[in-house]
Amino acid sequence: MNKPSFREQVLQAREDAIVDAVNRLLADKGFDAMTVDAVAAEVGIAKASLYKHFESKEALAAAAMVRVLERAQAFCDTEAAALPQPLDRLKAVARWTMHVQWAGEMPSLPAQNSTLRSALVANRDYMDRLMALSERLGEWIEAAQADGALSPEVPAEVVLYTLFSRACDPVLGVLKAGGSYTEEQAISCLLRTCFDGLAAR
Amino acid sequence: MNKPSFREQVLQAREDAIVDAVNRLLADKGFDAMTVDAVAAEVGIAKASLYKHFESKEALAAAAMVRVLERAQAFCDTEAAALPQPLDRLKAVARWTMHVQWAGEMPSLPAQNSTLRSALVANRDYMDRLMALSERLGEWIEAAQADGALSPEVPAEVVLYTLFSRACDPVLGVLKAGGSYTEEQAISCLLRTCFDGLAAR
DNA sequence: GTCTATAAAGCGATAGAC
DNA sequence: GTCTATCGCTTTATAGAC
Repeated sequence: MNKPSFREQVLQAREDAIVDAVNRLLADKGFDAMTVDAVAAEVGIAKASLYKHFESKEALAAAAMVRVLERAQAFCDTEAAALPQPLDRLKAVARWTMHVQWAGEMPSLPAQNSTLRSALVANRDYMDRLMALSERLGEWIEAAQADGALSPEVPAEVVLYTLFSRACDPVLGVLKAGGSYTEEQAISCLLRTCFDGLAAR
Repeated sequence: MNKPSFREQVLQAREDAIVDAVNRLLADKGFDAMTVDAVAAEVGIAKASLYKHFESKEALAAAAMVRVLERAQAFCDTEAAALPQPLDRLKAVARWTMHVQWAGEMPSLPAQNSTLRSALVANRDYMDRLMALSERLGEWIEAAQADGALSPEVPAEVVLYTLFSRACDPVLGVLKAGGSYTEEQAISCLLRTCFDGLAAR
């Protein structure tokens, strides 16, 4: 592995700036409302230059997803892994995703767009990282089920899907927009709802 | 109130057919991917004729939302109201929304589209029915909190938002697409997750 | 009210000069 | 690799005949 040249570093920095802008726009407006013109404008380059780095709008979205998956994996490897109980690790990850969403840094993609879906499943970077994260979380879920901390009636895959879904739960956005909860209050409340349910214990 | 003329009945039937098509397309592809051309094609009339009935694409979506809100209100007034416990009424409503979603009849709108949001809040029919349903559910939520069935740590409005959110929870679509759960299994599982939480009791 | 035809605008993507 | 300029297509919405 050679040290990257100065030229390569500049290129990498520019691509980071692009992914930054895409991430912000995806979190703010969503995939359909995000225009490639807006991305170019926010980065401060011409649209045609964007297409020298990424071949399509879908590839831009995939790059943003790859980065958030990397951030999630990094959180799992450090802070979450430091907790002794599997259930607490899962809660920590869920809490982290909600903080990311609150900060306006959670790119959420429409599940229904088929063009986008095809591009994502064909994207090696994206799929590899998605599966790596799923496997890591899957281990913790099974461990938590084994020691009786997670409900045995909910299949492991349903737990996993639910965690992904709560990372983009629109309820948090509504609470933030309402303005009557602090970040900590809102997230604690949703975490409780997710793990302990709406019904009294 | 006069009896509607034959002409008015035909018109009403046509508008019902339009709302049917919009509802199906919204549930299937979402608002952004739904084109007015597709609606016209599915109804079997020309696009220009559509605009004689509804003034915009947003108005079409609002009409579909109005109808599902009416259906929800009707369910609340009959089957849910027949249950003695407020918590059971809320569970029945949540279960009903999941059945609607499973059947591909739940029109779900993007929370981020600002043009659509403006049109909806300006739509009297939509807002009136949304508020009527929210009030009805709000009464049951407060009753369930009062008798200790709902967690006192989750504010009533958060419970309400959560119920609306679970009505469009993408997890159900994933489980249906996976094909390894029956409708009853998937919905029971998600209901459990929603009211009892992921953690063991 | 229904149709055909078209206007008007937005957007993803590319050509070609530098 | 970056730019300006533009293509080609889709989509919402409307004009005007019947």
